[in-house]
Amino acid sequence: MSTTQSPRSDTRARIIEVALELFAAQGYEKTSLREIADRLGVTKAALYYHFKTKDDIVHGIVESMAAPIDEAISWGRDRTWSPQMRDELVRRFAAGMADRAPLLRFFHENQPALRDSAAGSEFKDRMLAMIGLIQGPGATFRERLRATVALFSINSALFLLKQDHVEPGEDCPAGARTEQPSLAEAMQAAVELALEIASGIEPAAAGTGA
Amino acid sequence: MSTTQSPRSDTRARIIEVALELFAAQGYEKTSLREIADRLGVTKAALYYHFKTKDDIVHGIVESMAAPIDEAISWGRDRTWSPQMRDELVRRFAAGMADRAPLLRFFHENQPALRDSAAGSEFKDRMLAMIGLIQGPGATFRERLRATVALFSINSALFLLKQDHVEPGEDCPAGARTEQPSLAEAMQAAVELALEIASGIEPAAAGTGA
Amino acid sequence: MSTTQSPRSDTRARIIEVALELFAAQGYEKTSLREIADRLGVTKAALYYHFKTKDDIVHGIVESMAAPIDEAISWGRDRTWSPQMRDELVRRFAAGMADRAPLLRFFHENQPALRDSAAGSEFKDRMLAMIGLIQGPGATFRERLRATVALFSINSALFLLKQDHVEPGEDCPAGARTEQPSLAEAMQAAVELALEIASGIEPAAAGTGA
Amino acid sequence: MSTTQSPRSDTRARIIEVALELFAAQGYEKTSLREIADRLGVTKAALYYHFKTKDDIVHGIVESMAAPIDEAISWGRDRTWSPQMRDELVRRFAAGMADRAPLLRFFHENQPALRDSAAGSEFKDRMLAMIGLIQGPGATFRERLRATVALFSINSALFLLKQDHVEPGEDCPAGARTEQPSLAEAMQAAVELALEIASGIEPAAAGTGA
DNA sequence: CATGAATGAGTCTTCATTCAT
DNA sequence: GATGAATGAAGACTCATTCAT
Repeated sequence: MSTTQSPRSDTRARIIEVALELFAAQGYEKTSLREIADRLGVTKAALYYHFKTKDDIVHGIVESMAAPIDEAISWGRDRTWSPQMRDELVRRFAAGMADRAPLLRFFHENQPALRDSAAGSEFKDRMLAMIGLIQGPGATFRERLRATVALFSINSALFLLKQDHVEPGEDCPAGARTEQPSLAEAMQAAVELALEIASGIEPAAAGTGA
Repeated sequence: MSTTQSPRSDTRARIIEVALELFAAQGYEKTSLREIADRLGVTKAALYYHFKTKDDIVHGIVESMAAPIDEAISWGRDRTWSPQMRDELVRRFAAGMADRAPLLRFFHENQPALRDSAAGSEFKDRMLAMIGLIQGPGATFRERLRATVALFSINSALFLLKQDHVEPGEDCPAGARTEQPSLAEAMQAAVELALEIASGIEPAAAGTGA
Repeated sequence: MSTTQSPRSDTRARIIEVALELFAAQGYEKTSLREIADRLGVTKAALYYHFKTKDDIVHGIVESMAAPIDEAISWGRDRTWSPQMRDELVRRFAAGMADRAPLLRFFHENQPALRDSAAGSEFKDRMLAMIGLIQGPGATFRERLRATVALFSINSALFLLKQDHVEPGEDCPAGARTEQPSLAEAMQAAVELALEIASGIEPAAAGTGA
Repeated sequence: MSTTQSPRSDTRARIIEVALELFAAQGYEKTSLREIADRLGVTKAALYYHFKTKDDIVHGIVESMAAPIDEAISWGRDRTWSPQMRDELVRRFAAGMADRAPLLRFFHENQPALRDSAAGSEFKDRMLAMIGLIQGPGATFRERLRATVALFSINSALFLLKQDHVEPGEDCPAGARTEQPSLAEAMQAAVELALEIASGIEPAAAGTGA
């Protein structure tokens, strides 16, 4: 169990990196394999050496980046629900996503493209699993909704950050804005809000369990 | 001589209706003009008689469905911020979206496609305007984030509803679920949560006004 | 036989006018009926009230502008060839085209589009007729070539004028240019050159005839 | 290790060949990529492998056929103007075009299509450069016109040849014609006429140089 | 490990034309 | 004397994918 990720090939890793970057920035459908290949200085055919299909690249992305979530999930599976465990799950999710902003954004903004994709489901299933663990056993719809909104608030923070970054030469149209916080500050705020929202979750069956 | 927009042609309205339905269900990029035309029993060229481009159809959709939001916005613009006004805005937004679920979903799930679309911005600008009004003057980033998450929670409720509706013949994969509420119940829950989240907004500059 | 051209309808005349202008400026294929209609503030369907097809508009253009050439041709047909008559034909052609620059340009630059068009042939036939009359009976290929080049030199003058008109903000790339003459001066120069070129025509059968 | 361009692929060259043939025969706009592809027994997409756009094919045509003109131009640039040099330029142009009749015809007859095309300008610029060199320094408009007409007379000869070639089963409509010369004879006649026209060029600033 | 060449299906879009009113 | 609505054919172009080398 060395720290070194076995680099099946450097190119493979670079493909994943560049693909995620482009998918997040422009969307899955709007990003063509040619574009990815060009950025890497290889041919489209080279991509097909490493991945069977475009969708398979998404699979590769998930595989290579979902580790923190998977760990959080299996951590959660081994425990019975409690408010502390609930909060810990929220924190772990946030921590896992903090340096993977593009991943979250990509999956959030490309639902239609990923809907009938095997790889797309892999990630959504993880999200649903997280929601399930956070809401706890025997939760009401209200509680399930809280769990969902709590997780999405992480994403909303990233959305705001992107949104309020006014490009030089643009005017700032609608409504007042706030001073821009750093990514770290934004995540901090998001986690706090998420925990507050989650704090309303207190499922009936919780005490029952163990 | 009613206030109703003169229905220039039935077809135009039907295009908007079918297009939104398909865009929401399968995504903007995955929906071809041929598909829309076929559903309506007309030719692609007929679409081009009514709309200049595919994107212009989106413009038509926004134009024909954003009235409630526009009203909420102009209502909000005429008032100085207060907690009551903040809550009323949340409620009006929810009310306006309740029977327009596909619209919200479409815009939420198709960001990449709409990013460089004029029509797409029209809707996003409205969302940002709502956020701006709800957060009030002189708000902090935390408060802006609350306003955002509050509005998105409406969308999350719709997401959950869709998600948990297990199609016959599918298995129910990850995590526990809850009994399915009706659309009305779900919206009710979403609004309550949204108001709770928004209740943390109490901007510094608010007292100044009155 | 009054001077007043019977205006079958004002619109018809305006269509011809605008169509020629656009055809000359952008080419036949690149000019759509919508464009013509828009310029006139009418619908495409209105064009079809006045003309059977797009090609029929060309027919209308020729019909309404070829009078001077037709007169020159029938004038020439009634005479036996002589150097004076040859020169007179060149002069009449130039005079007829001087205020019809777009017409000449249009036909010169849109050969492919007009090739299999009835209306297109109408004009080309007139050009060939002129060439035939100028070259005289029993001419050699060399003389026929002179006749052709003489007529085309009128067109070349117009080409040069257009070409050398440097738009503000453009740089002047290739080769030295000359000061720009007025349209009248250019035509004057062109006619003189045309006459010089034509002066080499002295067909064998000329004296023989009458 | 010859000077011959390494034939990257046979297909590329064949596309250029067939495209020019069709463009010259039917015009740029009337020739569809499907037509070109069909003739070659490949798919449209294959064309796009070799050329970025339809216009880029024109670029390819120019690039592959303009060598003789380029040589004439750079030959001319290295010399000071003199009547002998002027005549030599005319002869070189004619020689270069003799076996490239379709090229000249294509550019002459498709001005509108090529007007806002980068590739189209490439050729026109060459023509203007030739004109500039032939007219010499300090030329008057009359002399520039002579240079232009001289070059165009080559084209006129080709036009006449095409024109007078009566297809079997057609009638010969307007005006007398001459016996048909061979291509070589026609070019011979055209060059002589071009030289005669050019002989009137004797620019003021010419003597200054030497 | 990767490329060069090609395909087939599909995209959005434009156009000349028609016809009932 | 014209319009509004629509059609059918076609156009240029893009994309994911394949395969021999």
